[in-house]
Amino acid sequence: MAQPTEILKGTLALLILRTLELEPRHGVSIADRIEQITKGTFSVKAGSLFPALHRLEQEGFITGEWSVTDAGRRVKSYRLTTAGRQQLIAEKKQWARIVSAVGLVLDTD
Amino acid sequence: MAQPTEILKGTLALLILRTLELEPRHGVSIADRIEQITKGTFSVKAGSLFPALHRLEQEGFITGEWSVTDAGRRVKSYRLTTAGRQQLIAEKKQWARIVSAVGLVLDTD
DNA sequence: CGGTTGATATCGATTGTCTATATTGAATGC
DNA sequence: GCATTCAATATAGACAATCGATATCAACCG
Repeated sequence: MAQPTEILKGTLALLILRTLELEPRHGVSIADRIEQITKGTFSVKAGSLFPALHRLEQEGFITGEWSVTDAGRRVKSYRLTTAGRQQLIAEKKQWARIVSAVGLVLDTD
Repeated sequence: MAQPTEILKGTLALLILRTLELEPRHGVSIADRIEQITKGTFSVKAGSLFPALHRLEQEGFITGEWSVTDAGRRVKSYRLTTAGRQQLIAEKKQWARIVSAVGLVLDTD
């Protein structure tokens, strides 16, 4: 099994898509929110975050746009595309399927 | 996200340990039961199953013993060790933690 | 005896996360 | 104004686990 704060392979995309569903955010802000909401259970490392964002953009599920914050820092702000919303729905469904299936194995005897 | 019958990296050990908690079984029989219980959501491929069994044995969580079935076929029957029961408890807890954390991200807005 | 089947095994490819390091530009300190 | 620090993005390389494909072996079948 994964280390305590390790994110299971495949679930990061779901977490990112869901976070962007609420509102556009830049990379680090996405990671911060996931860590905060899960009370530290998931800690999204930069080395996982950016490749994941690039994959999602490549696949057309999110689009990034450079902008500048009030504090004057340049950030790349991401938002969901229409395809991304569809993908989020699909991944939620898939996640529910997996949780249900594991539950069956754990609870059936 | 994973394909419908793909097993999330890290969950296979949990599924195997739980299956062996109920009764000793040989490799293929473990895979068959997981596939059956999950109604095909998880299909444990031989190329994943045997390496996983070898890892678990290496780590001392299960022990395998060659035997021969009524039908005369040689099989390696596995059973949980005491350490394996502890590990199962830990992995169940870890899984619950992950499910809960993902749930928070999906449901919090 | 040749072919099929069931069970175990292993190799190489793939994929996604992690650690570590690099780069950039702006704010900060003196 | 120059050096330092810092926040944000980026990428390379290590690593781990699953998968597809292939192999072996023994029993059974016809």
